Amino acid sequence: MARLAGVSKKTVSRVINDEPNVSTKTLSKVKDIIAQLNYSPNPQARGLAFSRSFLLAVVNDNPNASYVTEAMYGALSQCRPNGYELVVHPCDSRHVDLLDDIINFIKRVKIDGVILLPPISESEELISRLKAIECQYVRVLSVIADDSAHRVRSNDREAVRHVANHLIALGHRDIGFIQRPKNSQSTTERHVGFRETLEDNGISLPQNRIAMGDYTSQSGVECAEWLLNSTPPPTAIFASNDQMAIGVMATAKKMDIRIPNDLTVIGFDDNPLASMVWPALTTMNLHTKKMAELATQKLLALCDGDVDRAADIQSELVPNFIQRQSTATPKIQPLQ
Amino acid sequence: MARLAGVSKKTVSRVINDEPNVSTKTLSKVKDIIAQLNYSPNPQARGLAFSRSFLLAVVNDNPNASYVTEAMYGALSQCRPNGYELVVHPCDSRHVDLLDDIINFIKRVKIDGVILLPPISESEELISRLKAIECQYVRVLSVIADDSAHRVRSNDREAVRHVANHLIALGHRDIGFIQRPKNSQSTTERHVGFRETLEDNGISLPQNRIAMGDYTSQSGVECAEWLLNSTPPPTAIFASNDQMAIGVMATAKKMDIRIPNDLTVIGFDDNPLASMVWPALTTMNLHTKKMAELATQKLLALCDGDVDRAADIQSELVPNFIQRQSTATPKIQPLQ
DNA sequence: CTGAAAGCGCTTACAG
DNA sequence: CTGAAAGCGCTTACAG
Repeated sequence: MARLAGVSKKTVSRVINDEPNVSTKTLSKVKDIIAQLNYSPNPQARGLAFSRSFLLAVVNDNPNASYVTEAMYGALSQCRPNGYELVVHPCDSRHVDLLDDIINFIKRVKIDGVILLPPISESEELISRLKAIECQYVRVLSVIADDSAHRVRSNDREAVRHVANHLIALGHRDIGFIQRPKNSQSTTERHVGFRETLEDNGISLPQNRIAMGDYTSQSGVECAEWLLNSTPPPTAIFASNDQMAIGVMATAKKMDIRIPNDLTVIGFDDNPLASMVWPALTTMNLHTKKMAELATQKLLALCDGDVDRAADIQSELVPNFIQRQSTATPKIQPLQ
Repeated sequence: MARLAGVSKKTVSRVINDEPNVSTKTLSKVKDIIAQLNYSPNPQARGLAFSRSFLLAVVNDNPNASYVTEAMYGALSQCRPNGYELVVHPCDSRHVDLLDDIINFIKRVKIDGVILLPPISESEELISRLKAIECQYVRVLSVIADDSAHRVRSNDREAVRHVANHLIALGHRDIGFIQRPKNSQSTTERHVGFRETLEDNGISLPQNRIAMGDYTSQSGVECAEWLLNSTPPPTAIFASNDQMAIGVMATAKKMDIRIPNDLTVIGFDDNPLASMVWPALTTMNLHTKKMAELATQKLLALCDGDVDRAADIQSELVPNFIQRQSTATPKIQPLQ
């Protein structure tokens, strides 16, 4: 133990926790010894005394592996330098005990704070239960919920306007849209922003141009079959995530519809797949890692009891339009 | 505290840890109170007293998000029911302080044991440093390293024989192979198994049919360009991971080479992408989740000091051949 | 600026 | 079968 080296336990403790009231001389001496012994304090003991665990968790019910991984990396980059570690808690949104499971996990491990990823981050019931057990949280989502200290928002509504404007600028007038059933608010955001922008430009989005997918590529296949079998087919399809867009591309190839010559396809996510498929998929990048970084910074501030600092950290990002090769001017002008 | 309810701290402790010497009556009474209070012991305090953290970690330097996620889910499924939590530690194999970083992490967090994913799991230096700090470990890899208590092996050599046999059965005689430079043993396993099986069937694998990729899809593109620009081009290409195989497919499409009619493509991994691309990619499934589950079971046994139990748990899996749509009989019989 | 005492919530080792 | 004492490695609250 470092205390064999001249000073009391308490003094070492002061040095480790950057507390005041240590003479410069003692400070540097203790720091030397710490470095020399490669000493690191026992986190269990610290946790017990502080009644904090220095553990943060990422809670998510999102099946998209690359989204979750990216978010995790973002969180990790902020945890480590601040003396926190990250525990993962993926869960299944179809499970009936979902919320109980999450709350039990937090209580059992004594997690100091959680980063909530969509879609579970939209659950107001989860939030009130977290408050009840006094667990700090920050939500990553695409709607404005909670105060700015507790959320990082991706402005999907704005993002989707870019998509619509791009399609309009290319000359598309007959556009198909694949959305998810309205059980999540982010879906609504994407739908409303898209429809509004089209309508502002005098383009309608009738019911027979809206297909319901479930964010899997298989559902993209089915939606595309339905949309592309109408006469005439739409000249462009916007899928509200990349996996479905990739399903659309597969269907088009099977039907001998060339992309982008015969059909323009746009996705949403910038999934790593997006640049791998051929032709590479035009999509929106969600800045997932950056979102998670900001969320973690806020959470760290909240764990310090500093709500103001948390609120001051940036709390909104607009996804970026990523132009690749799946979009083009429509070959045949649709009848206007 | 539950002890207000009739018995001493020690008795509660006995109940929680399933220790003997508690009367059935006291036992059920204490269990009742625990359930009633929804009591869960403080993990920091337990950790401190046991001088264990009940924390396991997944350490990996693998850039493949879905591989890591699947492994993580496998590990998680074994941790939770056994009172352990999982901490993640991704790291960068290009970083010079890689090993120092890992060791410091383990010491700082007092991780009880680590699950090592490939390729870092092949590092003997890491293993000896883990032993030096008395950290338990289990390695997930594709070679036979260490004793069976400390490894779960994917028999890639055997797997690759399936691939070769499948190609031969279809009638392919001129086959291209994309491998990674021999800096990892799993690469060697895949190469040797493939070459041997071809040679056993009188088919050679000359230098101009072996391309060097780096497991990214971009490298798959480049390797495919090189292989497909030779005259005549090979009738089949086997890429030693799916990402590169997908790069091959993109190149083929760009060159107007139809898959599988003009070119058969096989990957290795069963990445979630594999079934999404068109045509769906024939590949080998690595049983990643199952591998991680077995590794975690072994690790749990090792943390209990029970090496025999760890050794008895299954320590080898053979990847599964997944036939999809990217393979066919070669159109033109190559000159024999 | 520094330290001795008591406590965080559990356990081990011992006594009954 | 049960419990009182001491300790895990840190901290807080207090005294000097």
